[in-house]
Amino acid sequence: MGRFVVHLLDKHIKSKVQYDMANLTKNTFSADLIRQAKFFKALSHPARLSILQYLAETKTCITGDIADELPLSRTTVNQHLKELKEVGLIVGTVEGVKTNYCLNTQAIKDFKTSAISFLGDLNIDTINCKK
Amino acid sequence: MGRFVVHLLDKHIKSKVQYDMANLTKNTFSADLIRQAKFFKALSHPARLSILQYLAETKTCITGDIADELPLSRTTVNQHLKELKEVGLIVGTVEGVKTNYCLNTQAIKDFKTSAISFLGDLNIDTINCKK
DNA sequence: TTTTTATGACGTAAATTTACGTCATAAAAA
DNA sequence: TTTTTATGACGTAAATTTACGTCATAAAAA
Repeated sequence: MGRFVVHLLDKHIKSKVQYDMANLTKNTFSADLIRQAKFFKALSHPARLSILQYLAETKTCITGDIADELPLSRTTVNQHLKELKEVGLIVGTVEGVKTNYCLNTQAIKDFKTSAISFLGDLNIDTINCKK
Repeated sequence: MGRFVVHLLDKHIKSKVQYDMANLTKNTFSADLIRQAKFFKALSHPARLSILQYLAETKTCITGDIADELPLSRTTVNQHLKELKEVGLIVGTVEGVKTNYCLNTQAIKDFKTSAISFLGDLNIDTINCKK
């Protein structure tokens, strides 16, 4: 199907086609898997795990002085906060000059549930690897 | 401490120093968090999730024809298999020309446990974000 | 009103990841 | 013995991530 498209186009726009092809193949993974992977990805950096832990400890919704707690510059921490926000695990509320970040407890619960489900499905005890 | 080192060195090797500094700061995250993040990272790509699911379905330990199931080239799939193997979630056993891959059920269980623990610690219901 | 202060947008270098192709190799099959 | 076949090592281009610095801006504080 992707192949068909290629035949209709000439070489000048080949790079564009290859790009589209790349997307086509990428899209072959189910939306569900991609979604699942995205959440795992959000948790794939110690800084982001650290941020989540910090937000859980300081129950009050705390501003960007989280940066002072981490061995990273403020802008870098900000970047990580943004990623967590984009995936919905935390929420940021502007309050004057400051921004209060806090955990989205529900989102975390939901992710926990789906992660458990995914990992649970893998645990089939009939697998005997080293026979 | 890192700062101290910098003062002793001259500019010529500044880039090296910055590299070391980077490592120093990186090491400030606890080994535990780094480990945790590594596992999440292993699951941060749909191809790798897909591989795990495939291995769970085809209970028998199956060879690299996993590649035929995925929208990726054999070498790319091999790369993903390698990553899963490095983090210990799967095991590869050479059998003649072929290599049998299979799930490391115990490792998956262990990861599941630690992930649940990590995510559970974040779920403190006293957090009220939007007051 | 002027000065701080906290923030995020923007740009960027370096590192890492992703996706592939090519090759050499070891072992099955012919 | 020669030919296939499956695999992983290696190299590489393109994309993405990571870490930071600089700047403009909006709102507190002085």
